[in-house]
Amino acid sequence: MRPELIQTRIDKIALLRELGVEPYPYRFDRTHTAAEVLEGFEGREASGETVAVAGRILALRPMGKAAFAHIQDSGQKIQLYFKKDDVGEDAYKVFKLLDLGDIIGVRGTCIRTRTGEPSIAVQSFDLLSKSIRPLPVVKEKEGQVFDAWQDTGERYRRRYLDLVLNPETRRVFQARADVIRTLRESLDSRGFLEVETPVLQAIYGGAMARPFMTHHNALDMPFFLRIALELPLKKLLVGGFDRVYELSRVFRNEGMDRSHNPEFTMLEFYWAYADYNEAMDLVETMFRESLAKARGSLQFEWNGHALDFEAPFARKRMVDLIQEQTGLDVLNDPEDALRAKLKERGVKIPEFAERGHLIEELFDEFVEETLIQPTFVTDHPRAISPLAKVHRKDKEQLVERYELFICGMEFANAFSELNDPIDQRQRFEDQAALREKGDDEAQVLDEDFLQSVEYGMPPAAGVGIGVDRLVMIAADGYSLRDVLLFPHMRPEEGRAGDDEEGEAAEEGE
RNA sequence: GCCCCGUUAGCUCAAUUGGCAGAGCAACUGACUCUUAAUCAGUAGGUUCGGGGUUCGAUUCCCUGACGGGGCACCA
Repeated sequence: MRPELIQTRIDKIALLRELGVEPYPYRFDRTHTAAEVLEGFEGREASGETVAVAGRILALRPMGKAAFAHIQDSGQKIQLYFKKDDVGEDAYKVFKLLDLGDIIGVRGTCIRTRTGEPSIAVQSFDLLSKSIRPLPVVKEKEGQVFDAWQDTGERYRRRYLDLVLNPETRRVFQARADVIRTLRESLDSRGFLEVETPVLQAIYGGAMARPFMTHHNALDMPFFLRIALELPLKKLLVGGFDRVYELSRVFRNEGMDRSHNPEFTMLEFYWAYADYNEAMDLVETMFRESLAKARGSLQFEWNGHALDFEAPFARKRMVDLIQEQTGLDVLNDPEDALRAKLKERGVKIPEFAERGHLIEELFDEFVEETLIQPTFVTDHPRAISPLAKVHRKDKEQLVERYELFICGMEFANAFSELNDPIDQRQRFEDQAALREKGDDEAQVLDEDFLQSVEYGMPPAAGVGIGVDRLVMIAADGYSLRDVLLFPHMRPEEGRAGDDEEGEAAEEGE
């Protein structure tokens, strides 16, 4: 940034103060938003009433002793007409010191210009905030945008500019708020209680993932940022909150791409006396409710696919889906056959892999990407589901669990929750054994959680929904970053403290 | 972590085979009392992402680093 571009505007601040104008006043009485003025424009034009609106100047077309401007207020642009004879000579001098990007408030009457554009003929105005850093200039004519500000990285880093300059970005985050509100309403209306549980945890659990670590100074001990909401919420089931949910941020120390951000918003709810079948019905309803609200229809295109949320979501067993794609009977064929199939595809099989892991790999490799329409994949292997209850029909190998897939991406994960404390302890011990063998995502035994289950946890269904991903569908985003206000980016000016960071990263591996 | 592409004025973009780094908008000065990508005249504005190399000469070619995008791997 050349300093003179900023200095010019700072100099104008001094000039304004000399003219008795405070460039950063405390408040402004506005009577209407820009949208409201335009809404009832005919009536206001006829009545000659005075309106007061405020917004950021995005276009200036001065013509000597008169000028047109557009200001933008809450995403709505409206044209202003300034005339020296109307505002007075002194005020017009002040007007001449305004720049693109300044925020002003105006009072005036509603008029249509010669070309018919509804506008405000300004009688008086206040400068509300002087901008000293030049805004990127985006021009527009008849809906066609010129010099659009579209650099993806810049839009993420300086989202505030993206919001000023790109109206569709504003709509994305309105849709996001709509989805989140709808999810809350879905659960609130069914008697679920919203709660908050700790982000900082001495032991992390509830999912297969690597955590972020931090340090508590006073206790001089490490803490983990939670990777899931699961365990504290189940303790609340033990405590007698039969329907609870938390809608909040979790953190996973893994790669970033268009469907992964290190922190993301998760909705988890726990529903006593229900099983995973009922939870499937509810999730299906919640997806319909939130998508209908945001998209206005349940059939639409996303990610290059025509999706149908109107029809009942498919419900298919994981083992059947694998059989359809590979011909393997993964529960009964010899493990070597499963390994061979994976090797064919060049999949690296970890040392510790049991049959359950092989089934998961086969699903990831052969099935996942084929699931375009909303599909509940049910009944996962035990080895990869240490918190889910054994399947009522196949206690040995399977658990009652489902994941919801759309366009090959996971959106929800749910179980009939494991409430048998003896089995739960055994599962944790199995996980510990896997960890010994090198599975660094195996879950850690949480004695405190186990004790709570030992007091008696009601049978329950539990569900986790990836809210950001749902918002991607709702707001027609292509990347998670499109629906996060401030997605994580590397620092712009190189990396500070290279050495330290390098070591910490290696420790985490 | 790997592969591919990109980074030039405040913004959007040019620059032929390696030969003086340009335009529009924004800024500044002036004209203009219904314009709308306002118009007209003029002025100023550059570490061509950083570092190194090849060359008489590098925005351009080579090496290296940073950042961004896309893909792969990992994961939700």
